[in-house]
Amino acid sequence: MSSLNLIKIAKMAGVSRSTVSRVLNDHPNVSDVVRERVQKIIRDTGYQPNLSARALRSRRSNIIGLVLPQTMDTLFSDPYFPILTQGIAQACNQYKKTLALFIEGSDKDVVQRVTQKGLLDGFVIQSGKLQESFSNKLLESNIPFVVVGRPDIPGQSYIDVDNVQGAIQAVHHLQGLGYQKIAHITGDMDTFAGKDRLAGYRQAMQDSPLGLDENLILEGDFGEESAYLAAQSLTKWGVDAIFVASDRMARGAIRALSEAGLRVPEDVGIVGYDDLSPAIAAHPMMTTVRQPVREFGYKAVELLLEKLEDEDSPIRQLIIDVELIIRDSCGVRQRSAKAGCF
Amino acid sequence: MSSLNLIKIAKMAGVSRSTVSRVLNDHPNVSDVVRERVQKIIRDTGYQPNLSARALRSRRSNIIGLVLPQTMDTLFSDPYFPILTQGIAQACNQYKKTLALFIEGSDKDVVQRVTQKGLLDGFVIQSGKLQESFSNKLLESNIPFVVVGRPDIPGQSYIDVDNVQGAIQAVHHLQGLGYQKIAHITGDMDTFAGKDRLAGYRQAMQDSPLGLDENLILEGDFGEESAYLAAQSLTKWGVDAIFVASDRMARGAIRALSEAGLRVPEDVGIVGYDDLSPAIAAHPMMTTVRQPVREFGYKAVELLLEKLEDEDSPIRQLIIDVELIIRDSCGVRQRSAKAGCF
DNA sequence: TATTTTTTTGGGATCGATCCCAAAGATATT
DNA sequence: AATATCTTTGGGATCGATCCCAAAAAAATA
Repeated sequence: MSSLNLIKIAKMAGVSRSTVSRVLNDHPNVSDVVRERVQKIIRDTGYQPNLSARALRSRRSNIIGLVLPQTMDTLFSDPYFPILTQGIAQACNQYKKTLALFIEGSDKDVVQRVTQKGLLDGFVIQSGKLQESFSNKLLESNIPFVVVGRPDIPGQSYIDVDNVQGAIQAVHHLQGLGYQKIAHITGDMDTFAGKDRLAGYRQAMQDSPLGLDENLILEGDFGEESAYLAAQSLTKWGVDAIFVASDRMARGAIRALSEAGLRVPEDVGIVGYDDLSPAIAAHPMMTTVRQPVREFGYKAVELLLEKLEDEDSPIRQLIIDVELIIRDSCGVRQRSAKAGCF
Repeated sequence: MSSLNLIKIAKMAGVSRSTVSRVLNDHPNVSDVVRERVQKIIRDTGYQPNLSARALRSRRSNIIGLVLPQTMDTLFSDPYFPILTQGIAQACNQYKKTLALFIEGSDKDVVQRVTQKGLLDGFVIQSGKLQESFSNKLLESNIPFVVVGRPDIPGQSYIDVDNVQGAIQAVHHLQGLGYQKIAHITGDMDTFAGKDRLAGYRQAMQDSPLGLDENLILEGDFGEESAYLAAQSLTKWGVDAIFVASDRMARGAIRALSEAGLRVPEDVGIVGYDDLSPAIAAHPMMTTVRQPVREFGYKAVELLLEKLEDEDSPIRQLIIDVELIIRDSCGVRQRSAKAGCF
């Protein structure tokens, strides 16, 4: 079972290694006759170049990493990560890269393994909780990377949604429908996403005649249970709408409300955040701020590849627009508000 | 920025390449003095061996693949896959392997990329829909692999749960509680998991005085919506219990029932399958057949590594026990049945 | 002390590709 | 026809480690 290699293919085709290599890599300087002959032999024998050898010599492994922070304990129960992963995988397929996944290790471990020499060409990293040291070590390694979400140290290429704007849109929508007492259940306050959505809520409330009431802000952690508990205590305050920092949390909130005998959206309007299928499927259909997470992942890879092509390509910061998707979990008041009944 | 390599470390330590290599690989034949001296230099310089070079020479990339079949359209909306992935990632960390993920490509693409020479040492593949040609091509490649779930061609190492037994346990439980008209919403009938759970249901019903009524079997596809629709039509038959082939589907079924004014478990008892957190979290807490999915993933990697260690290790088939987890979505009839009220 | 055995060390060959330069061949220009 | 230019081809050197064998050093035995 002697393994097939360049030299053998070259001999079979009666050409040199170099020529076979050129055919493999689509170099233009090969005559058509020779190219065809070599390609036929490659097809017939089923030869595939050895990727380790190629990686060693060319200093390109064609493997890119996806680093998901361990500190996210909602890691895979939240549909966000699987869908992000899908987008990234899709792009990797498209661009013929292999995707390596790094999760489930201590930070130190992960840093060490991601920065191993000769393994990755670059990586995409999901910004998680705020922890500067982590990124610093990654920076030192000199491996190109792109951050999904806002990075904790400046000067990095990243891709993000405008969480502040998204939250403002959500709250404005509720305000426009005539809701009077609009609460907010926050995400994890150790993340930019959580902080920014809260900031958007604050701004939208302050700028409206309703004004901002800090008592209507309850802290969650992106987990369903945290929102369930928060919503329970909100029932006592007599709120008539809640902007919840994620769809998954919104489900928890709706559960708490319905257990308290409150209907959505008749008694309480809900707007969520994410627009990822599993969380919005159930009834009532969720009004939510759409993050195109799959596209995110895809674009993040494209950003990374751009960086790999050209070492000194400028640092890019891509902010993706969000979109409010109006469904059933709010909106019943629309007519009422217009009719001026409240 | 001349990169650090073995030779430079060797020179700094005043020894040969070989000795440094031996230190790196924990070969016993290095004197303690020299070993310490070399290790210190490695630590001080932060040197890391180049993995491509190592892989080329040693024919071990220390990368293992995880192949998830594209045909599963419920791919990442079902918590099964993320959690399986977590288990596998955990094992990879433990054993210092890099995990490469293969999803989202056409079968042909995936086969080609997984079997590239010099990339993977082996892989774990989730058995998906039944499609023989797929596996045959993988077999030809001579790369060791382990199947999660039942493989579609015999003679492979695999790890699986006993879906038939699990289904029997679930149905027996419902029978024992006194339910009279027990229906089944199946999973995807193109998968072994779906087929075997149905087989278990059939067997359990046949072996009981209740007998088997094929009209009470409705086909689903592991998607929440399919179960929602199936449950809707079951309400017409007046069933008092449903064994649903997955928790996620069970949620859909419960939704349909409650919309039809039926309470769970008071009017209809439900048993699900999987016991994965997101699906069972909501109320009522789901009675379900527990598959230790994370452990699966972990064990699959261990099985694979065993195979890599020893080329002619025997083919192993690991069947994991399932466990019925009794919660709130069934059980109310227990007293009634004993009291003979029905 | 001389000899055998064991431990430790060094360096050539190798894994399988790509890079790079020079030579050969083909084509264009004067 | 001679020269200049462009295209195509071949082969040596190289990427950075490990493998393997032989030499040197140390330890054990006679």
